[in-house]
Amino acid sequence: MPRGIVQEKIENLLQLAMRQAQSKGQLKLTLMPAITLDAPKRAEWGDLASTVAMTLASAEQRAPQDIAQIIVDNMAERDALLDRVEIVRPGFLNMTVKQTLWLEVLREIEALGVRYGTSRTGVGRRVLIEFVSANPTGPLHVGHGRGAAVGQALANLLESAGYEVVREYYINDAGRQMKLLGASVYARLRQRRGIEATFPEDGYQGSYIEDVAAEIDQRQGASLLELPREDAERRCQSLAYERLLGAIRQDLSRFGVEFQSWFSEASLLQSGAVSRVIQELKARGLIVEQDGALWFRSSAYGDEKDRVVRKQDGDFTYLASDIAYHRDKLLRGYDRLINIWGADHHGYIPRMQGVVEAFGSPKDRLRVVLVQMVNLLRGGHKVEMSKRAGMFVTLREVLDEVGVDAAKFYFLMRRSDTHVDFDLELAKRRSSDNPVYYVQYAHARVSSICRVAESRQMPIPTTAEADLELLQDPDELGLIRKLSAYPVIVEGAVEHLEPHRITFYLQELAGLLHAYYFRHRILPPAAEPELEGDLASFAPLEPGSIAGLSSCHREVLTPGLTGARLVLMRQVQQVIRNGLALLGISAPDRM
RNA sequence: GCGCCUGUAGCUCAGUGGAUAGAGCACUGGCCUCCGGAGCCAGGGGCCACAGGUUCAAAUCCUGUCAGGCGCGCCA
Repeated sequence: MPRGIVQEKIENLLQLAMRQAQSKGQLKLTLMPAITLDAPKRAEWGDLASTVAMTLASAEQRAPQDIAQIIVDNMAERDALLDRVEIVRPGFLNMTVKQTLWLEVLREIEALGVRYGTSRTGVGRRVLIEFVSANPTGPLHVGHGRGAAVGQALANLLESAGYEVVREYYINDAGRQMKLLGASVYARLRQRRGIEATFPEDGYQGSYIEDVAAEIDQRQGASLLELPREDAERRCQSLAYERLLGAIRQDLSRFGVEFQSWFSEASLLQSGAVSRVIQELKARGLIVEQDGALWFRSSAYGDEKDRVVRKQDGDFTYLASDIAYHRDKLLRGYDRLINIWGADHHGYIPRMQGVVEAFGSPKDRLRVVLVQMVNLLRGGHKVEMSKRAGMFVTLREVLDEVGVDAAKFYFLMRRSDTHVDFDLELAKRRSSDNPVYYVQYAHARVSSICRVAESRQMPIPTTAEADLELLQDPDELGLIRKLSAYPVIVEGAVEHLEPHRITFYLQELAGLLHAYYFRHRILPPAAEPELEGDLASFAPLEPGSIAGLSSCHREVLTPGLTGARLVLMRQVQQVIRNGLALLGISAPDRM
């Protein structure tokens, strides 16, 4: 099921052939190689190609061509599955799969529906995926949006592979940044009242601070100003925190990103978990005192140097919290931890993996997916951003402007560790320039065809009812081949934690669908409906004068062919829907 | 200075050892009597940064060089 039915059968065929050759003494097969099946780039190379013979060559001490020939000779069910096998130059094994086998793909998609593309590789394993985790000191900006889109898509991918997934947001609600938040709001509050106030040097400049101050002022400004400064700042901090975290939750929810767990850093400090974990590591000699500070010996785990966990002044650093946090994650019993971080934190990975190792887990139990910065453009010109100065484009503004689906697709269109240019003008364009609409339109187009079919009292047959063998055209087999690759694509995206593979696949599939639609008719022309049942009404159109189209339009469209094509369209639509669902993007029936 | 990431078409990027390196945008030229033109077809465009190596096979792996980004706090 993970590989798709055709690949599975062909793999099996090769596997059995090699075993048989081994038992006959024709191959040694000291170790069984993984069988790779690729879709060749050129049509004359068949449907599926394998390179096993070449990878075996050195171990077997034989020419790749000979090995390929041996494999072919030992294929038991060859004629049942393949139309043609060819051995080409260095040792490629090019296979043309029987049409009847390809048709199995359509039956499989119909049978599995939304489960087509899912697998069971992660069944019984629990994974915690931590993402966004932006400080609650301001609104989410575009960069967070990318992290949210990637995290959500990865969570969906892992779930589709059978993992039990928990999405978690780590709230940095302790430490200096929060104090600064309180002080910034307090200063703005006083300024509103015309009282002199010194704005903190590194304070938060954004206008949202003034909004928060205004709200607090309205509700309890007077009583607050009577408090001693420290108390008032603390009060401002907690009120601002609630307000800002609430806004973050709202934005994420609107973006379609849901978390099962919100984990507070402050709770770790309050419960004493941080000091306990530091004591424990100290007892084990993994934390040592030097120059009046405490150091985690991360260099013992491959980090460049040791890192401070408690400063001379007695305060814990963020690393101390993070150690306790990741300890907590491990204690909760997850088989895998995935963190999604901004790429500027890459230097932090070795020490965190060191932490994981220090607690007795292999370091790769923690995998960090880095997300690069988003370059925001408007009509080709860069939009400058600076968080410190409070100048940045918020995620909310982007969603207002381009919409949720377009934003997600853009964030997921590139490998996450490369910079991405996000052009607002381009993203909101509703045309072929915009790949989101291209893919969604393919889905809507099938819906539209089905609507028309229904309105003409033409029920869409099931795979069992339709005469699928009528699907002989290369364009049709091309579509089916693409559909059969979907589970393989998903599997790769899961294994490498790369959701962009899905967006590329969907664009290709949509491209094939649009081209097919343009070249072939699915429903008979609407004209002269009174000729129903008469084959003449489906007669070929006049060969058009349009170059390149005449041959396609000349095909004879029978009711049976219409039925088979409707089935094919339905399955394409299903796969587009499944893929978009993985990305968290809607699949509209109308646009 | 050290470490990590990146260098592929004019631009933005796919391509995790396989065949003649691909897509979108942009550019040029075509296609709506008909199931949705938010679409389709065709064309030009490349020293895969550079130089060595590994092997049947390298954009892909290794080494070095060059260029860009990021990181190297008792900040988060």
